[in-house]
Amino acid sequence: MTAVSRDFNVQESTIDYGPLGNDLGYVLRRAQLWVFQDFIRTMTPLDLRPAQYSVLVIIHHNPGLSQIALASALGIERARLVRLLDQLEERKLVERRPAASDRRSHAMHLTPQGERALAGALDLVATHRLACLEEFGGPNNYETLVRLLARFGAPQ
Amino acid sequence: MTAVSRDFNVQESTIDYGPLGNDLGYVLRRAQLWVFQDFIRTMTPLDLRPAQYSVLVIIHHNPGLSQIALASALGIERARLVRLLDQLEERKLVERRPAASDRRSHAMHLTPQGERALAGALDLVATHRLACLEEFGGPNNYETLVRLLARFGAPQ
DNA sequence: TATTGTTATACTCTATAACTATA
DNA sequence: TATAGTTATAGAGTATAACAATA
Repeated sequence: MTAVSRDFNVQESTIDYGPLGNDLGYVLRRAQLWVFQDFIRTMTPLDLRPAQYSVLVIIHHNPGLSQIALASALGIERARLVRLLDQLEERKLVERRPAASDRRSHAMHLTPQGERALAGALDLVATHRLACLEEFGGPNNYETLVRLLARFGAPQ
Repeated sequence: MTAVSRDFNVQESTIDYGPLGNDLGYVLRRAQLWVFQDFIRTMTPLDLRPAQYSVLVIIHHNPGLSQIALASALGIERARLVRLLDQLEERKLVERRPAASDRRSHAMHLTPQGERALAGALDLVATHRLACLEEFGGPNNYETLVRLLARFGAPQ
């Protein structure tokens, strides 16, 4: 292993990854894909994708939030959120209520069914977390990663 | 800050992120988005996206590779790679040559123009890396992250 | 029969722009 | 005039399936 070119443990092939082995964006992307695939697999019984889960979490913890505030909190476009909420509302997991003070705005809430789905999701997330702990080399490594990445979790 | 709910430094709003603050998949995803956006911004003069850059790197370091081997090395579908290579071949950066031993297969190579583009990309990647070092809290944090994530960079 | 590359389809996600109804 | 939500479009990326040529 050199300073530029990190060796991976590849048994079947002898691919030279060059600078990619030390490229944070590259390894970050592939790690993230692994985590999301495990998340989706684990969440199959509830048919919840990561983005949908994060919407349920934020609404649960911040009931009455507007769509703009929700989109901003999650770092997604408000246009993208509309589709996400349409799907979740069709499934009766979330509810758009008219906002008291501003008739343009919606106050987002989980339905009782949405609360139950979230509770079930949290159980499965615990299972998923165990898989991640294993895959990332134990709780210490997991916590180190979360600590080093936490600043990206919320805007500003 | 509790064990469950990490506080972010949010000035303008008071969003409760609940378990997302400690969710590796969530912070991994948002960190990865930041890095890719900075990569794309930095690479604007060359109009190279992360996936395109990674294809150039692997071909440069493993000339003659088949499409199957290339897709496998990068962890993408071979069907997806076809489109990627079509675009890069249209721009005369890569070349599909007939493979000597197997007439179904292509041997991938960079053109001289592709080699020059990659050299320019490596310069810009150095700039991008400096931005990442800053954003992730210095070289120590950067190296720790790469080390903890490196196992995902290559299959198996 | 199996594999390489290709085409096609469907869905998710990102990024914009423009529209409506309210403010 | 600005903002909240919506609609529409284009492109990237993921996941499949099926096909032709070749092994």
